[in-house]
Amino acid sequence: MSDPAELLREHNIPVTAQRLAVMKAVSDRPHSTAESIAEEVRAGIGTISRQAVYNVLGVLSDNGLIRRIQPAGLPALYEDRVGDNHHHLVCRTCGKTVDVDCAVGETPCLTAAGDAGYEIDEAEVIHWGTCPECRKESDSKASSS
Amino acid sequence: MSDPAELLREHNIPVTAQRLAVMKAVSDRPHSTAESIAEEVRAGIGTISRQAVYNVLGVLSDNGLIRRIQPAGLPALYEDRVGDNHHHLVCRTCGKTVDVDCAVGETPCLTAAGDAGYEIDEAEVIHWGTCPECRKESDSKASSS
DNA sequence: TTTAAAAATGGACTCTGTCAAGTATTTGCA
DNA sequence: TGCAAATACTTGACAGAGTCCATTTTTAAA
Ligand SMILES: [Mn+2]
Ligand SMILES: [Mn+2]
Ligand SMILES: [Zn+2]
Ligand SMILES: [Zn+2]
Repeated sequence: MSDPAELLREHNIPVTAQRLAVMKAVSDRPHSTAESIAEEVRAGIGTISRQAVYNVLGVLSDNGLIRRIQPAGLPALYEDRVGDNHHHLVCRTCGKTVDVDCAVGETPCLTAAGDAGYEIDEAEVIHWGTCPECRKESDSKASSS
Repeated sequence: MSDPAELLREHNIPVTAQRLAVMKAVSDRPHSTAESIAEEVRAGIGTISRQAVYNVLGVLSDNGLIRRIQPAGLPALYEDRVGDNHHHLVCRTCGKTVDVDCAVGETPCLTAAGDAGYEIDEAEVIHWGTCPECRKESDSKASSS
């Protein structure tokens, strides 16, 4: 019912080997970059052009089948966990990104106080910090100085 | 008391013509890019290198004198409205960015539900939408088709 | 099977931003 | 005020991420 090819057809997106492979790669490794997706796809179907990866990721994003996250200073990340408006926690040191639910509730910050006439369609929340590994790392450096 | 040069001295940052000019540019046009700041500075003091602009913006950001906003897919924006944790509303079509207060209150979404061991130091909130001008634009296109 | 539309490829190119070496300014101090 | 050391600025090369575009290949409808 919701195998990848079927999903594409439901959205009137022609099924191609590249699209299926990219979908699998995104699903296998959430929060991965276009580059690492390309690598994984190559391991699977042998070859794919960089442009095709970007095109496919763009089409899938536009159709809501995947979600694009763009933390400042890092390349865009992709995941197939969509429709639940979860947020992300990004390590400033190594970039490792994990899912996080918002403490505020179902529609966190979805309403801005005064929309300035804009039609708002998304509230993006990124938490910045230091991951456990990088905290250990910096602690040990601090104590050895 | 809080003229730019004095501000720099208070933070032990050497005062230079470039720094003063960049501060003025950021103050004059909130939410502007490094490039447009460079242009404005050139109109004022004649010349500045791209690198100097980035260096100055970096130093000022590190010292909390200005704030850097990096909306996905757009170059970084700078403003001197700091210390009040306001958010931003960015137009997907033209990139125009405006200030917005968070409806949740003083510390909007600052606490993630479960920090995954990360030490969180900042919550960044960006609202995405379509600005009034771009809405008119797309409306008129839709009705003429 | 044919064919028109759509997608993928390959390669050049753009846009932000950074690095590194050399030159010029700033500032603390004599 | 003048000097020296520390700090900034300039210039030009470089890098990462993503886009553009002309050509070839694939898809899917007839
Ligand atoms: Mn996620
Ligand atoms: Mn602002
Ligand atoms: Zn980390
Ligand atoms: Zn707009």
